[in-house]
Amino acid sequence: MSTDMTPDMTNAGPNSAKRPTNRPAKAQEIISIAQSLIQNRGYNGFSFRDVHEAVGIKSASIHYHFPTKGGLVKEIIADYRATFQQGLDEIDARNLPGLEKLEAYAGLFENTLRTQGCVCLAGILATEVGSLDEEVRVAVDGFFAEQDRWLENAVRRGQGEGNIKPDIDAKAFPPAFVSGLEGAMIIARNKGSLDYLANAAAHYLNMIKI
Amino acid sequence: MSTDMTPDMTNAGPNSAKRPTNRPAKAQEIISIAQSLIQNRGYNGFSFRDVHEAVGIKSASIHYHFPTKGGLVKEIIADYRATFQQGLDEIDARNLPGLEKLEAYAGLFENTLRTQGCVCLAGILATEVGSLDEEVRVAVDGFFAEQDRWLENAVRRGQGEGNIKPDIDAKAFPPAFVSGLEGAMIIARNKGSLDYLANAAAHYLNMIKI
DNA sequence: CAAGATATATCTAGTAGTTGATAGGTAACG
DNA sequence: CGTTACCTATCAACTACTAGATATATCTTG
Repeated sequence: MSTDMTPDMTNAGPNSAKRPTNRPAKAQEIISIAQSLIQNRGYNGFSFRDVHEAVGIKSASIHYHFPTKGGLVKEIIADYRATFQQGLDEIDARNLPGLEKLEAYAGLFENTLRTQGCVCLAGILATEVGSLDEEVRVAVDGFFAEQDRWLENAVRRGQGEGNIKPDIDAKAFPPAFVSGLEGAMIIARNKGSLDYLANAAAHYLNMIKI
Repeated sequence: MSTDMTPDMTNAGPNSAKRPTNRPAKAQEIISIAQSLIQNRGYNGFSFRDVHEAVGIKSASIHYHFPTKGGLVKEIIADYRATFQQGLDEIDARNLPGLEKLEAYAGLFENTLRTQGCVCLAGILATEVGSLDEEVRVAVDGFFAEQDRWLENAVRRGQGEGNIKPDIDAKAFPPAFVSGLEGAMIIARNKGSLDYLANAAAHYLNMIKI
């Protein structure tokens, strides 16, 4: 029953296939690598040297593309929000029933952990709020607000369709759901068990479905 | 409705009143300060210099008590587990109904965020698993196993008493509950809103109570 | 009880390595 | 010629950690 989890550092965050921004290729590569490093080791756990080793240009040249580390993180989180939003749009495009939207949403998290072996960028950055610019804190906060908004719509839709319990508070469920996925992701990676996250996600959905 | 959250760095983790170990006073002080620093800035976000500034002895002297940073963290997490267990024992001593035990449990998390303005040590360390010794990873894992065991008993008790729904899976709920509290704690601190955690906790409990 | 040995806890001073960041040079390209 | 994108070389600050001196207790023993 227990699934093995092999970290895969070759590529960055979720849905890294197409990025929403049009940046010089090298700059985009730096963003991807740095994002992956943050999601694996945290903001304070990675250095320009690590990026240099992965990207292949000298650490001084990284400063050409991104003058400061703090500035790099700002662009990474902005990118991440846009990319994640693409993921939500893709789910919307499938025009699923509300409950299945939530399942697909949880699948986004499970997929990141399975394929990249790493944790949500916003979750990681939120733990390091003390080391980061206020601007990053606000961006992370904005990410979670976006999630709540999307999830609230999905819940209401499911309630209208009759596949989600009508007494569920459509405003209160999303933060609890996201919190659970974030926490479960972090604990699952520590355990090395993908199942831990999948089970938690299934549990939340079980409690609201009719 | 929104509660203000002022971080309080003066003292360490939850229930710092009495520690389970008998260590030299200065060593205990270092542990407390370092624990607080980790919970606020992460393992990679604090240095022996930070501890020196807070404790008042030179950073070289800290190495007298704790030769390595990694060793210090091992003692901190061991301490934390013991202290947290004390918190659980105290709840048990009150001989509460199952559901109220779970409420008191969530109160442990809310209290830490309110009085210390910081996040669960195990949650933070779990996000930094890539920078830490396997020994710490195992200890963090052990912490979560302890939580699950205690919570499972509480759920079963509540089900026997008739205040928790009988169809709740007593094995599956605890990890989902802890994940939710951990994630909500991290997001709540980032938002600066104690309510965010309190609402998430209330939501989980609402879904299982009769 | 006094003298000396030992242990404890701190200090100053310094190690080598890492960190983010800068200055200035250079090759390629339009 | 100017821009782009890299390089080498370097910086000061910071990192965990060590060596060795020192003061002050606490034990041991003549």
